[in-house]
Amino acid sequence: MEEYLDAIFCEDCVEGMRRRLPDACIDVIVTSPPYNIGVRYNTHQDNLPFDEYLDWMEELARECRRVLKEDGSFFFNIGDRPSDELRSLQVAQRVCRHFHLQNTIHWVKSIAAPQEGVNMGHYKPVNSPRYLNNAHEYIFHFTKSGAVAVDKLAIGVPYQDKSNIGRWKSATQDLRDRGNTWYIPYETVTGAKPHPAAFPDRLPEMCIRLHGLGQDDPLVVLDPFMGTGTTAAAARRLGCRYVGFEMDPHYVEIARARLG
Amino acid sequence: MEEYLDAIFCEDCVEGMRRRLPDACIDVIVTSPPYNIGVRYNTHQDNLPFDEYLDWMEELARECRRVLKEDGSFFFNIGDRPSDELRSLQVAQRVCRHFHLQNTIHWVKSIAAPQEGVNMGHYKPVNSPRYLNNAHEYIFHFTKSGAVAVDKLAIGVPYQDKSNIGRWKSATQDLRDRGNTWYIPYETVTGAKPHPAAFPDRLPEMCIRLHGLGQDDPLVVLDPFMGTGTTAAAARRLGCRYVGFEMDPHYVEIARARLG
DNA sequence: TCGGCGCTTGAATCGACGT
DNA sequence: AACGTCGATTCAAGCGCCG
Repeated sequence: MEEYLDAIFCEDCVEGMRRRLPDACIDVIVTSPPYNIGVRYNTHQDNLPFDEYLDWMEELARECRRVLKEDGSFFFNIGDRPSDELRSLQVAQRVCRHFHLQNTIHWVKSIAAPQEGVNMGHYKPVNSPRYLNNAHEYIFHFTKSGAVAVDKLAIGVPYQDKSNIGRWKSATQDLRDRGNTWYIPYETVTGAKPHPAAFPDRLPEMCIRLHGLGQDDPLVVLDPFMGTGTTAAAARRLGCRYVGFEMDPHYVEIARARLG
Repeated sequence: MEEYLDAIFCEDCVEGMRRRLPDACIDVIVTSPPYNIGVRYNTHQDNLPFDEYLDWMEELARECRRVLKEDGSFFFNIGDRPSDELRSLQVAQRVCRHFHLQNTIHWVKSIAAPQEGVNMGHYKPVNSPRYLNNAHEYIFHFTKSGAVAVDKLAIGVPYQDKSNIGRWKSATQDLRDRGNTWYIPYETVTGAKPHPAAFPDRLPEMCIRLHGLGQDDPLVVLDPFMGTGTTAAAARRLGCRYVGFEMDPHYVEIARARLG
């Protein structure tokens, strides 16, 4: 029983979830599906016709809904290419057939405010006279009811106006809501990247902490597109259990080594 | 002839544009239409059924296309309420019936990176256990062709790695592409705000400069929902001509005073 | 044949990182 | 500091297909 805990399965996630996961067993899902923009994965042909991609994402969403607990959170990371910037929103609309979009988080990789002497983050530039560099991706926070309470202060930031500390009964410490704009820089990895599309370690960590770690049993965290195991590693750092699916045996090997 | 230059008309914008503006006379449009989220304007009932609102925005877009030059830019600011975060994207999709979405700019009002000692901007917090504070709005950059060259360095920021200066023929100064995440803080207004939904002065200014000021004749800048004249004031600061429409005579009065 | 459209392929360019 | 490398890059040329 519960053989799926702390396991990574080398198989298709939708099939695997159907076969292995009972209803309502997962607290948090954090994932970044293939963006379907022609990236060459080893095992996955990443250029389906867009309609088929949408159908696939919807099937994934349906299965995620089934395995998620009633007050669970489903964090879905997706970005756009400059030439088609409404694509990720169409995906979100499609997932909304099965979930409520409770929060839209803007992952900001780079931002500058020269007047304030701020110039942070980095990105790979695009060479184009018409497109601005894209320093943004979405993290959609889907829930079943749209009304799941989250732990905003778990990822809080210090007050700017310190006089607010202690002003309300909830303001017991120097922490305020971070808002929905999250600055998370890319980790700089040069040399051969093991996976073309890994997100930073802090991203799943912040998602899990925002959902709330609870006091009782450890959370169970799922990533249907586990890649090299960033989500699972974050889950374990935070004392959670994890489940992962990944088609590519090479990535599975890396993930297992990282966790083992 | 050209009686519309440097004028603000107190009338409905779609009708006014039809009556007064010839084809292809405008270089840049910067506007923030009523969001239709129940803000109480004096003259405008801001809670149409959503379908009718979409129809209205489409009519606006059609008229904007007509008056815009072939290589003109249409900057469309819109934000979301936390409980319906795909709304602005539906509006964008609708406008896409008449325009190409060339860039999606993310207006970030507040962002924090405690590790780097950055904690900037401000917002009106929402008191909710489920919604993060919304510190984000969209600025959609629509064009007729989708291939209008823009002046990215006109709103550039300093290089982080100064060794890149002079490295390529275009890198003649310490300026690089800012990207599509723009930090623009709200101006803090204490006391009664004259307009419930004015954007910061720097917002239209950056849009106009991104489009490019050109070398020859001054640009003509249009704001169909002029409000208290923020866009017109920015246009004039930059040496451009302006045209504005605004239904509310009180706002028109303020705008004219500001420009007169 | 000519020309438009779609897919493929190679060139070019930028900013950050590493040597 | 200078330079080589690399892209969930874009862009335009080139080719085949079809009307």
